[in-house]
Amino acid sequence: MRYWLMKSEPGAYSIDDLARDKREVWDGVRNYQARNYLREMRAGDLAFFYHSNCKPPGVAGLLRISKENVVDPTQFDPESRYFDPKSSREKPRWQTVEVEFVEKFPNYISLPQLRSLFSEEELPLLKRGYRLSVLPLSDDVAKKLLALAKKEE
DNA sequence: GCCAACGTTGGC
DNA sequence: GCCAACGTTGGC
Repeated sequence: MRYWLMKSEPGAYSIDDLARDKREVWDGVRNYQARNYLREMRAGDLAFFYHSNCKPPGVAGLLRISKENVVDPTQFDPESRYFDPKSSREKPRWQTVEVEFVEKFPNYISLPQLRSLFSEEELPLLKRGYRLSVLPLSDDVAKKLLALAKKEE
């Protein structure tokens, strides 16, 4: 079982939205490196839900991969902002996963807290200009995050 | 195949 | 709102 981190702008889709929907296809990723990570994900893997581009950014909750290797339907929809005219149903270019809500953390872990806890080597997300929206986490980092997110003050 | 222009991400 | 980082596009 592997741990991941997946980013979303809460204005577009937040942990509360996922809590309401229970399950959702994680569509709209249009970066090859992020897609390659999505292809590596297996059902049962856990991922941290990171809120980006908000005040403050941070880790808001946990989700589980409920279905692996899902073809992103938005690539075929000319009305979608994620439409890709170079993709075809015979040879789809963009795969993703379906995720299910696990929990919203009692403790939101803000970006400044993340910086105080981890180095840029442990958590590349902290690097300036780092833009990948899907990334793997080491077991070590994941377990520290879980302990902190659930710890009672 | 190079690289300038352009667009997007996302912290601040 | 600014702007650094960086991926993509397209002319040559």
